[in-house]
Amino acid sequence: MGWTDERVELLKKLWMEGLSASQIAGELGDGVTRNAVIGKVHRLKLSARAKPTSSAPRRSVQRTTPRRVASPSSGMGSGMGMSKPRASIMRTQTIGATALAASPEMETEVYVAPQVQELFIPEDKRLSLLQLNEHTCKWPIGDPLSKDFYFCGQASNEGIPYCEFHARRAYHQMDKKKR
DNA sequence: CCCTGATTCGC
DNA sequence: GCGAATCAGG
Repeated sequence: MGWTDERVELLKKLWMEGLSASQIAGELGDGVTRNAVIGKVHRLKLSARAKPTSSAPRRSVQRTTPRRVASPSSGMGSGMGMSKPRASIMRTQTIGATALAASPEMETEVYVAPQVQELFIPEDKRLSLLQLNEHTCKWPIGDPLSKDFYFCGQASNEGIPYCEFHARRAYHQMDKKKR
C-alpha cells in the first residue's frame, strides 16, 4: 500500500511523539516495515525529532563495499560456544498496534531459575548422524572427524532443522522476513 | 543478543 | 518515490 495522506499524517504524528520506527511500522500495520517508515521519514525531511540547534555533520559512511553478493564465507569453525545463562528479567518491548496501558499493580516477582542447559548435551541424548530425524536438531557439535562428534538432537520445530536455540545461531539475523 | 536510526541505491 | 540491505551505535 502506498503512502496515503492519512498514513503520512499518522506517521508524522507518531514520529513526533517519539515512537520508534518499528513501533510506527506496527501501528501502520499492513506490511509496513520499520525501514519503510524510516525511509519515508527521511524523505519527508523530518528525521530530526529533537534538534535544538545543530548541524550535525552527517556521517560519511560511504559505501565502498559491494552491495550485494558476497561472502558465502565460512561456516562454522569447530570452536564456538559460550553463552551465558543470562536471565532476561522482563521485556516490555514491542508495543504493537495499541499504546498499552501499564498495569497498575504488577507485583513482579522476578526469580531467575538456574536453568542450565544451553549447549551441553548429556551423552545419552547425543545423536549420531544416523539417528537424526525430522524432529531432531541437526546442529553438529564437536569435530566431525572426531569420535566425539555428535548432533544436538533436541526437539526442533516443524520444518526447522534445528532446535530453537541453534536455529537462532544458524539463521541469526538473516532471513527474518520472507520475500 | 536485542534494539535503534541513518544511509545508499536498485527498483 | 519507495524500501531492503546495510551500516553504526546502544
